[in-house]
Amino acid sequence: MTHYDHKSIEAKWQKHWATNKTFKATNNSDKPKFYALDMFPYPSGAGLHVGHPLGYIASDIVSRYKRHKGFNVLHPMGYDSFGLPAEQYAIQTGQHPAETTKTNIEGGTDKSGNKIAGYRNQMDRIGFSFDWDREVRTSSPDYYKYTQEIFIMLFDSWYDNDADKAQPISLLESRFRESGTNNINAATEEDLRHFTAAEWNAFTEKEQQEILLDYRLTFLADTEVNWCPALGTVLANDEIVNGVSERGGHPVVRKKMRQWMMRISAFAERLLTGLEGLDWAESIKEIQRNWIGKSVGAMVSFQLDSHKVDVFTTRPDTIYGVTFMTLAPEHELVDQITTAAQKDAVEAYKKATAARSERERMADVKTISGVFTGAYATHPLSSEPVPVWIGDYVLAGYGTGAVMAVPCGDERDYAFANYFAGQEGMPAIKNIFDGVDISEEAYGAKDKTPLCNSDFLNGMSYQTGAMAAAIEKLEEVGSGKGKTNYRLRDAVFSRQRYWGEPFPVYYKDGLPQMIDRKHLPIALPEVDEYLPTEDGAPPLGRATTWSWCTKENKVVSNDDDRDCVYPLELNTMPGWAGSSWYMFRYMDANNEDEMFSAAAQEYWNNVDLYIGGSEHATGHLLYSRFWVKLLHDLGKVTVEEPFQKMINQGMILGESAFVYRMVPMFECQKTKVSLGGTLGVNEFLFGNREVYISKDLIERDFVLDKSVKSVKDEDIYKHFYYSADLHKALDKSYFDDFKKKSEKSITKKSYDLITNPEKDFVLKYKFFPARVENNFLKNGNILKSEVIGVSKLLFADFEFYNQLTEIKCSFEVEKMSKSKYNVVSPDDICDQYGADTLRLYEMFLGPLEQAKPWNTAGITGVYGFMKKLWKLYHNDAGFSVSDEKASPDSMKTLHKTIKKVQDDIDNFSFNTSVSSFMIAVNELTQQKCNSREVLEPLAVLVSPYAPHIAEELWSLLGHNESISEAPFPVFDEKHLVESSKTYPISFNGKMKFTLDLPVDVSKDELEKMVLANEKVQQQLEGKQIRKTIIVPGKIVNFVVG
RNA sequence: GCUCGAGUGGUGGAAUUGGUAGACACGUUGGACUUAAAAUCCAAUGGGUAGUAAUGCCCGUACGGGUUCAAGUCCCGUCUCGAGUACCA
Repeated sequence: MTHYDHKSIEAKWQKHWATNKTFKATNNSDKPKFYALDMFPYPSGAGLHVGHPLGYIASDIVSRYKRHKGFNVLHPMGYDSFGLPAEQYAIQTGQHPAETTKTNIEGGTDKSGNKIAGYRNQMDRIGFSFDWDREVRTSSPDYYKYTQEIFIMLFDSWYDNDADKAQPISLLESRFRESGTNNINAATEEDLRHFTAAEWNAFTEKEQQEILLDYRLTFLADTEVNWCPALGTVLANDEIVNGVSERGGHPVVRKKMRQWMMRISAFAERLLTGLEGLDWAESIKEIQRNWIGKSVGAMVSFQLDSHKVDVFTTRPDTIYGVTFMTLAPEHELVDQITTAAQKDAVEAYKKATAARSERERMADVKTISGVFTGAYATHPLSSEPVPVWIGDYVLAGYGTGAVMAVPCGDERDYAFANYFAGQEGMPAIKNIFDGVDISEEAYGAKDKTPLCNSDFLNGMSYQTGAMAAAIEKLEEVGSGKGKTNYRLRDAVFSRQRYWGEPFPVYYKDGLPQMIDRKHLPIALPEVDEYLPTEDGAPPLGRATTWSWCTKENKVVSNDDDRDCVYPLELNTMPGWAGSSWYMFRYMDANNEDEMFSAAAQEYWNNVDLYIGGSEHATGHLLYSRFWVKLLHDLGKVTVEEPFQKMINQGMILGESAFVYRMVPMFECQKTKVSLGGTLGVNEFLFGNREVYISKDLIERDFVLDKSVKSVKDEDIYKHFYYSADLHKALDKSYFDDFKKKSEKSITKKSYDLITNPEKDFVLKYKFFPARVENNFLKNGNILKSEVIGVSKLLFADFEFYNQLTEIKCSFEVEKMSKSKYNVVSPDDICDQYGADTLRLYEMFLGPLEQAKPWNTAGITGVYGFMKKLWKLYHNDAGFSVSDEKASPDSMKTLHKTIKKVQDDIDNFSFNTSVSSFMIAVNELTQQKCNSREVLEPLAVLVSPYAPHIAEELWSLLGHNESISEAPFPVFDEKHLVESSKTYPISFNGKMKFTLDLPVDVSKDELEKMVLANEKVQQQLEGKQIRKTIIVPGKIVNFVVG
């Protein structure tokens, strides 16, 4: 084989790696360990496109590099295979999601006969060094039985704020037995009942269980949830984008439901502080910090008759500025405190608010609305009456759902007070800032300003301790205490879906009971349809065998009416359950006795390099940190953070091709009224065919309306263009002709209208963009007329503008997706250029973290490099490498490349090492180098990036072992040492020419040599040297004048 | 609105602690080989300008200032684009 044949080489080595299990990682080794992990893919039916493997290639390069560097590398892959798309497909086709998921992973044919390549096959073709023996799938019972076990662990735990860790619930029970709720500082809801040891011991079993439920880290609660009627399920906040569901874009409403919750809020502080030590992009940490949303302040109680209204404030020091209070319309006290006179107004407002969707409320921030309840609370310090309002700018879900309004220092309160100024219940704004004018706006910069009208706080400011003094006073009078609030809410954990982990829970007397761990997994039951039941129960409500027998300890038929049979939970777990702990399962993936052994976890510790998209910032990355902290507290793992170093790869964008459909219209120049389809203009001009035109021809032949300043590409169709020539031809005879030809479709009224010279109608065009499937393009951007007949996106009855047979498409960069017809499959690239070229090219596109458009045009350069690399080891007759010593130049090329590649991988700068490979191969070709001394280490150098060709060359070089563990070449400085250096010689900082000067001379000598130079003298002629800067090895600069 | 990030040739992008801006690749142009095409190889390629030429000169890293012998890099201000977030009391 003399030419580079990527197909046979790649097939050969992929098979070799698979049969020899080349990349199998061992759990005991003398080598240092390295764990590189990619974010769990969801195996969709659309398959991989070239954007997906980007991160996998990067982690694979690092993994292979670390093996060369002598590490024991764990580089696993698996599937987050529970999820909504498979379920929706199941609803549509009736196919079991397990089947479609299997097909999507392993390949096959879908229900409509489309061939599915399968994620696994697609990945195998790219030559990843995954240890496939450790593959996990979240939807496999062997895996999810441990997800169920972790749920039980959460149920069996409570959060002890004093120890600042999760503790077994048995510990809480024994403390209750001994001393009741005394000295218990647990993460729970506010205001739980207190009891003594004697009371506890007197409670019935059921009562005790009910109380414990309030403390558990996963608990049942009636919560207002985001209910999506179209999907028949509840969505988490991060599954809603702009008020509609992330998947499908369905509307979302609020509804109260009994749900399993996760007490992630107990971990808020640790999740926040834990971020500090992580080597993550600052932006991701910032997103998590915002999401956790810590604010320090105080709880303040206002007495209102027999009621107590609690508010949270970050500025208790402004307490004397309280002018009124506002409650969320949903606040539970509203009905009780509203006076008879205000009842109607309050009811009407509550109704109006409830009718507005969450989305409307969020979008409409500017409108101020609210109603006075008629009630007055008592100021805890001044005892003055404080009017109580309701308003939807106060969110029911944050803090206590009530605020003390301090208009002099808060913009929203100020706006509210001003809007209702003069009405009943809205007193004049109290100003507590000394010497500050608040007649125009609230005083935002209040931190340093001394307070006035504030009793004991007068003269103090926020910065000089007013806050602490206020809290102290409030505590003294029993009306408040210091408190830290978090925006982070407890996470809803129940989903009304089929394709997820079942809960290991049955219900006895309405109380949830955990099934013993030894009976897991509780396998997903079969159902006849994947939809909610008639009466609104989740899909599992359709299962006929879905009850738990406590005697036999197994799932039995619902018809079984023995006393020991209880109904099982009908909800399933959300998508993030399985992905929150999978990184540990990989450490010991085939363990049948436990989720992973302590020894395996201790050996692999945590993930050294995690690569994936930044879209998981508030979902997966936060929840898995939460679960790991729990596993840590319960002694299950030795680490508290799962992902030490993370890199977020940028999205690869697709280029969508467009042509434009011409739509002719008449427009009156005076009134700008346009008349289109009803006149039959299209029929007359184009014989009722669609006419397509390209953007360049629009720009060439049509003139944009003068009234339009500039047009963005995507807006091109919103404006009229007109053809200058056609405009000229629009005299009366044209319209007579028009009328004759299209008698039927033109009314007399329209005809009179457009032929009336005073009205001055002209012909104009709109251009509507039409997508073109990428595979119909020739030479990248040419659309030929013959392919339109088979296109799904363009009208079959068509012609091109001016009867052209082909036109040039224009492009827009968009997200790569099946629905946009701009997907490029890695399989096609592997066919045409090979996996090594694909790997190199994906890296060559630019920095890993940056989003970039995929443009196949540049790939030929990388393919050319592969061929040149191959040719270095071959002559016309075949493989040819000499054992002669390499030239110093070649050694220099080799060693500078070693250094560069090493530095680049350490900095995750993969694009620059591809360049340096190209430079090396270009130089070695130039030098006609074919010495083993250089070519052997070069193969190892290239191997992480282009492993197939490297293996092939390695074996041609006479090695029987795989290249994968060959030691990485050692960089030796001595090959780079030179006797001279090319100095840039500049004058006043501007480089004029370069000089080759010796390296090993002193600064003074250097200066003498430079000054002796003829060119330097020429430059200096007639000028004076003011200063000479010589930086040895860098630059020579003369300041002249 | 707030927070963060980014603006470099026709294109993707290089440029270590401030030290030769545009590496590498695509594209384009010209040439060699070929009946032709593909492939391959060679040369040129930021803009302007003077010269027959060798070779000069000027301008250039979004825009306006500043620090420095020297700024894509540091500082101040402005603009544009992208991402995240959104009544959080």
